[in-house]
Amino acid sequence: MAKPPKENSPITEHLAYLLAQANREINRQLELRLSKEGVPVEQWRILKVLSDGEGHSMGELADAVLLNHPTLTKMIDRMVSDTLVYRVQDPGDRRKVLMFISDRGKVLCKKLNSLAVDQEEHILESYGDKSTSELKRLLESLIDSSN
Amino acid sequence: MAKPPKENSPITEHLAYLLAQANREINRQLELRLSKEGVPVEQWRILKVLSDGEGHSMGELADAVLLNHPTLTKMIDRMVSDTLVYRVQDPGDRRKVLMFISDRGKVLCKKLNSLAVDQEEHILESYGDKSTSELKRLLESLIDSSN
DNA sequence: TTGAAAATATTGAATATTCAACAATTGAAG
DNA sequence: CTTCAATTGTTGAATATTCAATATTTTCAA
Repeated sequence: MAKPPKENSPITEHLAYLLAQANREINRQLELRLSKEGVPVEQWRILKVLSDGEGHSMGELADAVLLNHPTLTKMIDRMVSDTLVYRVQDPGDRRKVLMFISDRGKVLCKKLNSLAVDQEEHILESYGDKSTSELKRLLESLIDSSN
Repeated sequence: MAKPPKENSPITEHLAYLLAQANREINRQLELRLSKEGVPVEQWRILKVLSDGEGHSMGELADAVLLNHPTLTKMIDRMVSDTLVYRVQDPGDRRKVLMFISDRGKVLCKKLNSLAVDQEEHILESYGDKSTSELKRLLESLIDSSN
């Protein structure tokens, strides 16, 4: 029983499509929760990365939160206006800017974290503990193998 | 050995983040291949869905290719200009528009399909046959459980 | 030491996406 | 039938993202 040639396979069977679909759905759910605090997913990611208290450069941040540089710059501008984060010039390399989370940012981040945990728990419930950790494992390994 | 509380877990452990990261990477690779024909991923998806020769309404298409309605309308406008697809008013329900793929669209779609197959084969090589099909299975089931 | 190349972040213009309002058609209740 | 709500698709204004160009600082070779 030969498989049909891939060229004719429906779009829904492509890995790229399944990833896009799953990402869209999970993201939509998360967005919905975070919107309780009026914060987009990307800002939560930024706050979470910065909440280690260390200073992170823009380039580092852009990689970590999956945004390209100009988009990040403009989002950080907004977050600075909202006094959630602040910029400090890196004394060791003055090309760089180090980003820090403010106290207000920390408070917000905590609230957001618990909203996000809500979601993860909801997924665990409907999707199962085992499937979830297996899926995470496979995704990590896919990401690894792509570099 | 208790797990740490989720609130302190790094962003990289969240399912939502892993999905975003994997999606970004796979999409980037696919984009790179399709750019050989100068076509964005979404247009390939549209062509692929329409290549069954049936007419599909805008709403149906929007769902299938993961775009919201106004974005799809504008992308279809471009594709109509490029004579890859065309609009026909649905005779049975005149609110609807049925989209069809043109001959030119079919030719392009074939080329794109083989570029996409290239990518899937590349993934199979570096990531493995077994992991790939297991990942697809888990993604499908995650999507199912989210509805 | 100097000067060219690389790295880092930002800006502004061009492009794309989204939100809300709209127009057209259909469905369905009274 | 008639009217009013729901469905479908598009439009325009507001918003966001991206690309290319820029400014600044650092690195490093000559």
